[in-house]
Amino acid sequence: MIRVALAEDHTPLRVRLADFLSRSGTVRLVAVAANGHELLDALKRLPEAERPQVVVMDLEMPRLDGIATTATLRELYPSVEVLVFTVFEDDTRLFAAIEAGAAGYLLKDQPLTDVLDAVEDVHAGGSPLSAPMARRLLDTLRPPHPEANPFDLTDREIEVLRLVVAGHTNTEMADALGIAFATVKTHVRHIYEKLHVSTRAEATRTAIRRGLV
Amino acid sequence: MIRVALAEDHTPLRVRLADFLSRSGTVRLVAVAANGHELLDALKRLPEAERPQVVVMDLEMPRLDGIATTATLRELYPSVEVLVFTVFEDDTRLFAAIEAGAAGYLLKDQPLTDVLDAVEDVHAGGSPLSAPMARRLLDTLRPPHPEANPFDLTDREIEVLRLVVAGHTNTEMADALGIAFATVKTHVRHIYEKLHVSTRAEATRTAIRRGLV
DNA sequence: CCCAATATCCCCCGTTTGGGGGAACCGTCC
DNA sequence: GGACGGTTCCCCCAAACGGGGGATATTGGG
Repeated sequence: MIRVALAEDHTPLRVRLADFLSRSGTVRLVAVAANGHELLDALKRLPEAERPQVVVMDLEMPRLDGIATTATLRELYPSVEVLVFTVFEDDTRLFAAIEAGAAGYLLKDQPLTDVLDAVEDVHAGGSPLSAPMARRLLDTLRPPHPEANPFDLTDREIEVLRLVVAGHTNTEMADALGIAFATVKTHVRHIYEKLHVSTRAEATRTAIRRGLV
Repeated sequence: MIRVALAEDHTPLRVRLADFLSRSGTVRLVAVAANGHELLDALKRLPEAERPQVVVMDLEMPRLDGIATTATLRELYPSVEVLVFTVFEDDTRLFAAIEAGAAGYLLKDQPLTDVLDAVEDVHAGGSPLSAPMARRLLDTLRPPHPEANPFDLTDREIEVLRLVVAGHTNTEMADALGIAFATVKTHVRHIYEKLHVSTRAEATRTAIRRGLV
C-alpha cells in the first residue's frame, strides 16, 4: 500500500478522487486537503511513519497554490514525492512545478485510473508526464541547435569566437591559429559587427546563450 | 487509421508487434523493417500519401542504428514522428534520441497496448515518455540550482558580475551602482580571484555556464 | 571574366583592462 | 575591544582592447 495525500480545492473532484484512490486497494489515503496550507498543516500532524510517500497536488488552490506548496513540501520532507494533477497546459506552470520539485505532471483530462498508475510510477521512482506536457519539455530541450548560426559567421570567425569565449587574448589566438595579430583583430571586429556587440564579454554571452559554441 | 512504420531487428518481437498493431484497428502498418537502412529504403519507395505518420523505432539495430536513422529520417521527412521503443534505460541514449528528433521514448518492459497508446499520443502531437526516462529528464533539468553559488561571491560581487556579463564597462557600472570607478575595479578583481579567471570573457563564460547569473 | 565573399595583413590612436600596491569605514561575532 | 569580512576608495603602469582607416590574395559563382 502506497501512502498518499491529496490536495485539491474543487470539492466534487476531491471527493471522487479520494473515493477512487481509497477503493483501489494499492494506495492508502493519509491526508486530504482543500488547499496547500491545509495540506502542510495535516502533514505536520502526521507521525513520520504515516507521512505520505506521494502527494497528488492540484495547482490552482486558494491559500498557497500547488507550486508554492510543492516547493515548501520538498524543502521540509525531501522524501515525499509530488504528482501534479492539473488542467493547466502551459509550460510556465510546467517548468515552475519541475523547478519546485514535482516528480510528475498529469493533466486532468485523463481517466482516474491514469492517476492511480501515475501514483505507482512516482512511487517506483519514475516521473509520469502527460504526453502533451512531455512534448513541451522536449521542444524546449531541442531548439538550441536547429539553426545554430543565425549570424552568418564564417568558419574562421566561429573558430576565433570559440577562442574568445575561452578567454584568450588576441596575441594568444594569433599564435594558436598561426596567423598575424592584425588578422585576429579583423576577425574579432567582424564578429562584433555580426553579433551587434562591442566587447568580448558581450560576444561571449551571445555566443553561449545562442549556442554558437 | 494512423499510418505506422516499424523498425525492429529482433524478429520474434517485430512479428508480434506488427501483428498486434495491425489487429488494433486504429493503426495501419505501411512498412516493417529489420534495420534503419531497410526502413529508409522502404520509405523512399512509398508515395507521399502512404508515408507513415509515426515510426516505431528500436535503437539497437545492425546497419544504421535507431538514433542515426531517426536523425536522417527527421531530416528527410520532418513530418514523420519517431517513437523510440527500446530496452535501453541510460540517459545518454535518451538524450541522443531527443537530440535526433524523437517524439517519444518507450521502454520495452511495458505491455504492447502501451505502445499503441503511445503511437496515438505521438500522432496527437504528444510525447509519451516512460516514467523512468522522464525522471532522468527532470533530474537533469533541475540540478542547475541546488548550489548556485559555489564560489563564495558576495551580494555586491554578484551584482557586479551581472553587469560584467551584460557587457558594461567599469565606468558604466560605477555610474549604475553609484560607486567609484576604483571600487568597481576592486569588485571585479575579487570576482576574478574567486572564479579563478583573469578576463571578462572568462568570467562571463563561467558565470553563465555555472548558472551564477 | 569580373564580382563578392573570405581571409590575410598593416597603421594609428584613444580607451579600457588587469594587476600591483595601500587604506579607510562599518557592522558582527567572539 | 579586537579581529574579520565586506564595501568603499585611491595611485600607478603596462598590456590589451575597440574602432577608424586601407590593402592584397584566393576562390567560387553569376
